[in-house]
Amino acid sequence: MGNESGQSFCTNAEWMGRAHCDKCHIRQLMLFSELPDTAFEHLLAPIDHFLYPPGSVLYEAGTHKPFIYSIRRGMVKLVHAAQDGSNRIVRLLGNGSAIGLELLDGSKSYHHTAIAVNQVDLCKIPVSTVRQLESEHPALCKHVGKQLQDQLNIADQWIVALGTGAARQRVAQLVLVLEEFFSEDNGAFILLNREDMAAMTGIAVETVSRIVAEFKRQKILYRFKDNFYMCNVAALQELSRYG
Amino acid sequence: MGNESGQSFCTNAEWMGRAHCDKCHIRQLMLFSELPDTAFEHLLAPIDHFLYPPGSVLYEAGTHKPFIYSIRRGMVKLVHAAQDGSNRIVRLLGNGSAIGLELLDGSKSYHHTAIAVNQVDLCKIPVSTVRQLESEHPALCKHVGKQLQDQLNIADQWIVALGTGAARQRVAQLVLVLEEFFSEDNGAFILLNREDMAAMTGIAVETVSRIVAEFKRQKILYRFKDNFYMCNVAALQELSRYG
DNA sequence: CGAGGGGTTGACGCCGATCAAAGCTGGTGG
DNA sequence: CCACCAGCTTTGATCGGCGTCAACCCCTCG
Repeated sequence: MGNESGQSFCTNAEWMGRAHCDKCHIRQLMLFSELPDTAFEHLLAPIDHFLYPPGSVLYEAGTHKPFIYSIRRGMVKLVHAAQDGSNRIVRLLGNGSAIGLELLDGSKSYHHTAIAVNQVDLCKIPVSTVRQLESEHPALCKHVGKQLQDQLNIADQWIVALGTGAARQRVAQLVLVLEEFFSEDNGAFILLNREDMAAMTGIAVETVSRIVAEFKRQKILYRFKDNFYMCNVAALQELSRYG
Repeated sequence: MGNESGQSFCTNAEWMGRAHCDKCHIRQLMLFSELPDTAFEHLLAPIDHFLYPPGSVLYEAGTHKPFIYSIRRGMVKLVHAAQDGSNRIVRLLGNGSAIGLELLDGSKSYHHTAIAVNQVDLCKIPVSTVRQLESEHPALCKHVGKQLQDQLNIADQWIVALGTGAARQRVAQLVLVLEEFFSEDNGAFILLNREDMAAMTGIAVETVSRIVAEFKRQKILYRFKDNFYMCNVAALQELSRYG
């Protein structure tokens, strides 16, 4: 079952301690950007900071723990499990994204299962804390809205790019997404395993493998180091359009 | 080009006059639910009320008029036009939904083209008015967030239900969506034309037609009156799962 | 060294895209 | 009132892409 095999790790998640939002060096990227430092002085419930290994299940669809999560670093996949046992990856989120926001809208449970794709560094924020901060600082509401709008844009792109066209076009689009949103400073990105790529595009694993292997042979996609890859963006854009 | 042929109507849109939000009988369904009546006394820019015939283009992707829209009654499709000329319908929205919200998040232009599917009754709200109301009534921010969360849920459902599985499963899911979200009091719903159904599911028009015709022969789907249809929900749910 | 998990490749058959043509239906004009 | 037309729907025939089953390779780990 792919990365889910790491599920046993989730109890081993390394607790990094209480978060110090007022001293957070990446706060401008996060949900609490623009809140004043003083906003965090009298929180009723603590914000904790965790490091999860790849494959960890952050939460499961249908369950209800009163936390949302803000991703500091790493990739998280939101998975929908169909009744026939197959999985579909609905969204892939990275640095600065917040997940579990459906709880703020009154949903009693998470809508998806959230799984760490690589090592994930995140803050776990009690819903009650968000509500407290929202009431004291209405600006936070807008940032939640911005998160939702961003995710809506991603979902729309998913429908258009990964849900349409021939298999080769979809895989090309997927690689472009990885390159654009998940590459490191050097432009290299982690190539997901074939099962995850299949679950994102709605294509059979073998077909994905064939196409990826073809891209590698054509040098459109090539290993940079370890599991990091680089790609020929122009060639992939051409493929994603015409095939 | 299907309903887009009605594009010429858009200049004929019937202006129904200034909206009277304080007297609106369906405000509890709309964006401005829970705002006090007094909120609308000193608006800088007016809210107008329109009636659009089927096929009207409400706005086009990439353009930027400073308005969002709140749908009082009717169905609107959000369309993404691919560079190869094909269209993909990204979302179908109905009574109580707001569209064009991306403008509130700072987007310079609409992300999709919005087209009336049937007769659409809506309010056209200047962005400046929303901002004014938001600053005076922070609660409005939450309602915008709720709209976004709703649309995100719809987009996720779209990915899972209409972007996955065999053609027959997708068409079954689509009919169920129409039945669930767009049926009248009597349980009958408008069956979209085949081209729109194809653009929603990513299937060829002929294949959709074959499957719909098959459903009709099996009496799983039958005409109620005019273009209104009814369906056997249980049978379609079975089909949507196993095929 | 063997076991196991992922990735790659081959063979085959079916689903669905495509091209083509024939019903249907509602609207228009004689 | 009927003939005609245009657009949509339905159906047929054909073919290629991709899902499926299966084997094999490669790498890691015990």
